[in-house]
Amino acid sequence: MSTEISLAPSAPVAGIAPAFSPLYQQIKALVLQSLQSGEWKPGEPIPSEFELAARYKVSQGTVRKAIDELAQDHLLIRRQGKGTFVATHAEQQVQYRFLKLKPDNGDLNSQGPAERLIIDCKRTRANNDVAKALRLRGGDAVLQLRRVLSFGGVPTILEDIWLPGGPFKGLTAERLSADQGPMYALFETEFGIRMVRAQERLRAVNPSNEEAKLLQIEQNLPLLSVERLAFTYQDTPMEWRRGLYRTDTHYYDNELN
Amino acid sequence: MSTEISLAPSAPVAGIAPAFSPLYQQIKALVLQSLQSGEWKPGEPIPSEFELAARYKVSQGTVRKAIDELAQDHLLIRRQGKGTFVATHAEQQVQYRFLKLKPDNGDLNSQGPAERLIIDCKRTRANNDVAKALRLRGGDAVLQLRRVLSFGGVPTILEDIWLPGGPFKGLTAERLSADQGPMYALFETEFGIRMVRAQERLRAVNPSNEEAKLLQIEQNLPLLSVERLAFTYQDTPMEWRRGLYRTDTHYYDNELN
DNA sequence: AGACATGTGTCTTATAGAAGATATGATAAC
DNA sequence: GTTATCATATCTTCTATAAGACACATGTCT
Repeated sequence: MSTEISLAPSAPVAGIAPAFSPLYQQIKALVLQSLQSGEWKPGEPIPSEFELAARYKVSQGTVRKAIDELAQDHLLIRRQGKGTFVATHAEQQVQYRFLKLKPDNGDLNSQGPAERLIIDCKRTRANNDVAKALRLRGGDAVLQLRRVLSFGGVPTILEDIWLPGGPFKGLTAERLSADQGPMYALFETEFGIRMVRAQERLRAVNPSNEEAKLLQIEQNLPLLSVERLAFTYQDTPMEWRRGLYRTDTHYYDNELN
Repeated sequence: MSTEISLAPSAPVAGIAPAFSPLYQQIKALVLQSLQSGEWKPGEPIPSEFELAARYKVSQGTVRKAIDELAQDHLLIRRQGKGTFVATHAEQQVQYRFLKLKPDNGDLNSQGPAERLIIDCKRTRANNDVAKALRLRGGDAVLQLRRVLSFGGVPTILEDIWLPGGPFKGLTAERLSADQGPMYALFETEFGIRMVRAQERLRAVNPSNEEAKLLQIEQNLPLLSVERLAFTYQDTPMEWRRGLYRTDTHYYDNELN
């Protein structure tokens, strides 16, 4: 019942870099496995550093370095004196972990929580773009969702969301609108799918007639188009969405370093 | 000639948090001082971990942890077997460290290097917005610059740049256009100013008549407005720029985690 | 060209104590 | 007796040190 680890990597193959992998990287991979297998669930604590060290037959310091990196990727959360916990979108101080839109003055939640209006929610078949993004075959079942987010009563974001039909079997508009918390939290608790990272592509666009109507704006107001591909463990895409953001009253905030 | 360090912080003051600071944080601060004082210049190596450990009278491991964090912030660059170097915008593989614009297909430099055309370069006085951003007094001397970046012959970015007059005394349009490398590299070598991090605010906007002309586009093509405030050490703002990006052929790429 | 030495950062282990959180039990106050 | 308070024990992560082996780069010597 022990997982064997060897420092010596596979024998160097001619022409290919030996790909030396430090012990702590191997530990990191093993912990990742336990995370995606669901051995430790979001919000729960993982075993202590010493327990893991015993389990993997390495020193506590090596486990520590592995956990450090996972904590930096926001997969784990360390709390001194308490333990290390699996990161979760629920029970999180920030409502929207991936949303970088900020109002020109004040806070996003200064005027109360956002209102979420689901415009449409239907089961359909993936077109080519969506299939390619989610790594499905064209025509595979997908769940399509359209909603409007309003802050302080002002419609600010129009989002179209596509989810792969398989993993999200059973998701309905009722279930979605009933939920108060973050959508990603619901994905975790109901479907065991945790979004780990995302990639966004931004463009300036003119809204269509319909889009302008839904956001209650003039059609000549340019919007920020935000295409987001969200990944779960192992870089598996699990959600594709396209948001249209009003940027006359808000801005997209980004830190570079 | 040794720098004294005490683990025990200043005696707790009534009502104020003791602000305990780990040794490695203090080392980090000391290294930072040496960086901004110019003791070690961009591109140069800093002393080895053991040398620094001796200098600060701590263990090599403690120095290591301090350097690790600085390397993560891209202030230092570690190279196994060679040493640790002060990060620099020159001699860098990527031409534009802070530019997140990518072409829809291919690479930014697939069609050769960007052409840079300086439209305007003048010494003027800071208006309120610029002064506030750069923490100057209104009316202080600033250097204003306007340029167009073209990729593959297509004008793609229009930028207005404001620099504080004091630190950049002597910067001219000739000096700028003569330089081939990144602008931030020139700032380093000529003025000893290294940009460390930046904050961007994105919006979708319609170009003015003049802006559209400079980019050779129709005025109804919405553009991505990117306001960037760049900081040198100690969070001191040293540049304010506003870019207008074409996003019909390119997109702004952003990774979230 | 190959072998070797040296200096660098990298990794792993071991040990020790500090700091934060929590439970338990003793003691004091009511 | 019950409740509140304090001290203690114990668990966790966090910090710091020291020592040795390894990987990588760059020489120098043969």
